[in-house]
Amino acid sequence: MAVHIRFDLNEQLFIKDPAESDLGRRIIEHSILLFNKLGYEKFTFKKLAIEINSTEASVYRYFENKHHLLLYLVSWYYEWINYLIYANLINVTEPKKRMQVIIQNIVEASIQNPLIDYVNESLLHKIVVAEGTKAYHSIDVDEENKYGYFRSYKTLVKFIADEIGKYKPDFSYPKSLASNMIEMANNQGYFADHLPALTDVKKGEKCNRQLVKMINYFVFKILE
Amino acid sequence: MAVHIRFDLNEQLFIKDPAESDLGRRIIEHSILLFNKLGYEKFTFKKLAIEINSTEASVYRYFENKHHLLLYLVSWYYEWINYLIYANLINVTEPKKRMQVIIQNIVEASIQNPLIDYVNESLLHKIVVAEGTKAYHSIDVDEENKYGYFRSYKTLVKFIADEIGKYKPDFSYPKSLASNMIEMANNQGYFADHLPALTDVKKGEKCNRQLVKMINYFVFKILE
DNA sequence: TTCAAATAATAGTAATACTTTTAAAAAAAA
DNA sequence: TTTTTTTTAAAAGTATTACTATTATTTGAA
Repeated sequence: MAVHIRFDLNEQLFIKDPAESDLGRRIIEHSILLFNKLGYEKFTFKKLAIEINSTEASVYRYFENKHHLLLYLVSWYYEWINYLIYANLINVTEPKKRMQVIIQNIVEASIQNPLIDYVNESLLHKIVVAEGTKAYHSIDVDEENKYGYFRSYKTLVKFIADEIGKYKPDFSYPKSLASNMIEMANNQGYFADHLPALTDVKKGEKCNRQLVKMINYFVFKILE
Repeated sequence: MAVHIRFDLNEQLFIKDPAESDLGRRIIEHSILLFNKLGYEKFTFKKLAIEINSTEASVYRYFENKHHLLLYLVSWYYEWINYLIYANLINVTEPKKRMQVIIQNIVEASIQNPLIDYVNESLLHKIVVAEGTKAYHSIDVDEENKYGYFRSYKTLVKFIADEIGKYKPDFSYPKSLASNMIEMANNQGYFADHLPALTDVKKGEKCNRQLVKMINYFVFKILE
């Protein structure tokens, strides 16, 4: 059975919906590959166009610029996490267990079943870890926030904050803990890979398991 | 009495030491102003050169490119925090009180006495909060780490981790808690200003006080 | 089949991120 | 003080980036 999902991303993130055409889907697919290969700074629409045997001008018909493309990918990622968490929480009622499922999904999203053929979720996760903060660390953050460009991330934070509220109703910092859980998962994973002096998590296959364990430890200490 | 301090930054961060010439100091002073005004992406050496009545080529004699300039500024900032913490911990012996001083300094660094006339520490703090993660979120992070470009940040994390070790010797995650304290202070402050849905800290004059209180709460809950 | 939309191909512009050369000015050494 | 070296300013130049515009061709829906 194939499950068909279409995330409702903010329509101002793109000029023409990339999910709706073959070229659009190739843009998404190969931008994920190329962002991973080159990093955000060295990625250009020209190079992407060459990869997909198309032209710069055609790519520009889908996205205003590479910043918008990054915003699209990051939003897609958080929509996907929202979906995964939602799906994995069905039938889980105990608040503590629900928090554990959330942490698991934030960290290990990449090893879940891929959902959409043209999106390599594992590589997308790497992009979010390595480049994700660039989406909102921009001089135009306030204006972009007005346009709702960060809605998917905010939705996830709100959801987690509400779960924290269920677990401990009198807790004073649900939103901060929620956003810090996500940021910490991303950061500490990145540090394990690239700046090991900044983390106790060791690089390798069990990296994610350590991360899950650590974030669980932190979160339940704070909430106890 | 004037106190003269000269931070020993990694010499590979610059081509020619900006602290040692008038033009160099003007480059630092105005790059802090211009990064604040334009943000990292729109900042260029050309625009900086115009501000300081010099030329692009002259700026290039000090820094390889704007990424290195950002690395220099971020390193300078963390050297400064290291210094402030060191100075404010003299005569503080109780481990808990020492942790509190550290948290205070991470968050409120900007309101301490300015140290060097050509560095606006308050604006520099804003740059670190808004653009600091771009220093190490780069495709060249591994190579740059080998060159020791992140030494100042790592020194600070190591210092805090050691203090955590003094406070609670059997704690499993001293480095992760230390780096998360810094990242959290920066992030949550940025969110309060720009993405309030992601934090419980309210914007305004008491923002830093709330931040200090919250981070104290988190840290001592985790370490209790 | 026709008509509209999407794409490819091509070209072009302004700005960016540099490098190079030369000359003038300033600092250091003799 | 003069000479030498270093630093800076001025000017010009290049490759790449980040776009925009135009036109021809292809594709897909009515």
